[in-house]
Amino acid sequence: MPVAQPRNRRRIPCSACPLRDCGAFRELDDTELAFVEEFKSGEFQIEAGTVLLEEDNDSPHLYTIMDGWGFRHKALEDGRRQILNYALPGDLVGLQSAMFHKMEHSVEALTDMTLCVFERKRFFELYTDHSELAFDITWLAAREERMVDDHLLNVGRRSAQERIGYIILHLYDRLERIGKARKGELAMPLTQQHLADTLGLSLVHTNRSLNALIKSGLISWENNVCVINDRDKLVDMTHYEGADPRTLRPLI
Amino acid sequence: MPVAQPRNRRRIPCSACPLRDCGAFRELDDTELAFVEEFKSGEFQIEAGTVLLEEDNDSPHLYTIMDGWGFRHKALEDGRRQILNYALPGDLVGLQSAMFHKMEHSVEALTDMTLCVFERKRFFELYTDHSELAFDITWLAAREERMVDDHLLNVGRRSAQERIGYIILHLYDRLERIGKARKGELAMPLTQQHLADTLGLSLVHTNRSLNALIKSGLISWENNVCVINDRDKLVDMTHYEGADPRTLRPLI
DNA sequence: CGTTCAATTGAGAGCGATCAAGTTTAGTGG
DNA sequence: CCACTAAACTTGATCGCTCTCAATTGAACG
Repeated sequence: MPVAQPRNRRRIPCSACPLRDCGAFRELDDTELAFVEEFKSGEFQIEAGTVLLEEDNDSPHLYTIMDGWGFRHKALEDGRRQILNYALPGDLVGLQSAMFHKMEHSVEALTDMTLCVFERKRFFELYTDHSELAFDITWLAAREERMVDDHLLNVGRRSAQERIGYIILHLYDRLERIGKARKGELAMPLTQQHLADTLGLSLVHTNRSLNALIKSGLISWENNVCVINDRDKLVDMTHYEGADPRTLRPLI
Repeated sequence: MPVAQPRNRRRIPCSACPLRDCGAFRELDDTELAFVEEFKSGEFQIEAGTVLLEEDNDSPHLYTIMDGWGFRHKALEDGRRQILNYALPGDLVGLQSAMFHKMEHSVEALTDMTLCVFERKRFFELYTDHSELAFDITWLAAREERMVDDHLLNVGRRSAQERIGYIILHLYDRLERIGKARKGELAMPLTQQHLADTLGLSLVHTNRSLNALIKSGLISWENNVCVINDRDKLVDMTHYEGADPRTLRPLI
């Protein structure tokens, strides 16, 4: 699959962005909103499986996810792959190539995705003209790092079942915060291979551990829908510590 | 060990900072240097073992490491600990508390350290008055995330011996870049317990794997000095991919 | 010369990997 | 709507890497 090239599409004004209504994002003032609106160079839709950004490449674009799931990953030469994190609506992807002029990981669409496109060559304007937004970018970078920190603890120090429980809680909370999940139910586009590559486990062992977790009753997982049946016990079992759900985050 | 509180000490002007001469950092112009000089509220020395920043706390300070090693880590309630990354001279620590008003990990001194102290409450001035420096902060945040990405791949997908080889190459390259290591030789303040907690392994297995690696001849490790005897073979064996050694990074 | 911390070694168990079939589900084209 | 195909999921069996428990050795220090 070749790396996707953005083409312009119909365009939703940032002031009418459907994401802004879910209560998870901080309000932008008029000048900020006008800047983002003008900074945004278009929209872009890609299909599940498309490679959005590729390791070692230098992308001229940054993206904010309006809809759909992606994942960041990197691989060893012999094919062993590690998924680093998932990219969900409201997340910014491609910041690395804006900083280093080179991607150190790939980003692939897990579902069909709708993206807002920004030009890297105009990225620095944001720093000169809108210090609040510049601060927001740093905030987002720090948030991403915090999530990877948590995943590293997960992979390094939790058992297989704990890892699975943890990642389910993590994804659920992120999606619930933006109104894409509720009542403990979560549409899960992941295959078990994705899970395995996220958790540093083999496919076979992931399958067995997941089924053991299901049999224990704490969660269900059928037809790509995952249900958290007993959140308290799952939190306890996995030693999960979610982020403060009240903090507002920036959306650019 | 209580969390360290900064006290002022004798003070090296930023323009005469010994770190700036090693050729790894980008040059600041006069106004930037003047700002950093004035932003810096003091210096601070701590002993090995001191906790500099503690998980869940909100620190009023940020630090740049002038000398010594620290490490970032977080732990599960039952004591299992994961070291997330090492903090070396030139690195900024405490950005998380500046962003989130709360640390999600701890930072501990591995050796005696000398730190430059900055006040978080003045941090935003950097964004309003010096967009280049603001960009630099984001750059540093992205760099830190990239390192954690690499560590996650390491812990998730490499074998024990590969993990050890990888982390040695990683630390060596970072230190060589700032003139703190050369000729394949590296002063290593880590205990095997630190190594184990970095690599997601048990202490016993770390010991056996390290000794196997030493026996293979690729490295030596005696009296806290680690020597890379055959870099090419070690790079090959670990599938190591270092960062571009020519890129200059910011120093704030 | 105890004390303490780090490194080492042995033994046994088990978690998770690998190899190898199957089975179920989903997608495609006739 | 059914046959065909590919992808995803399961299951069994076996291997071995890594963990845990338990001692012991070595080095540093007052």
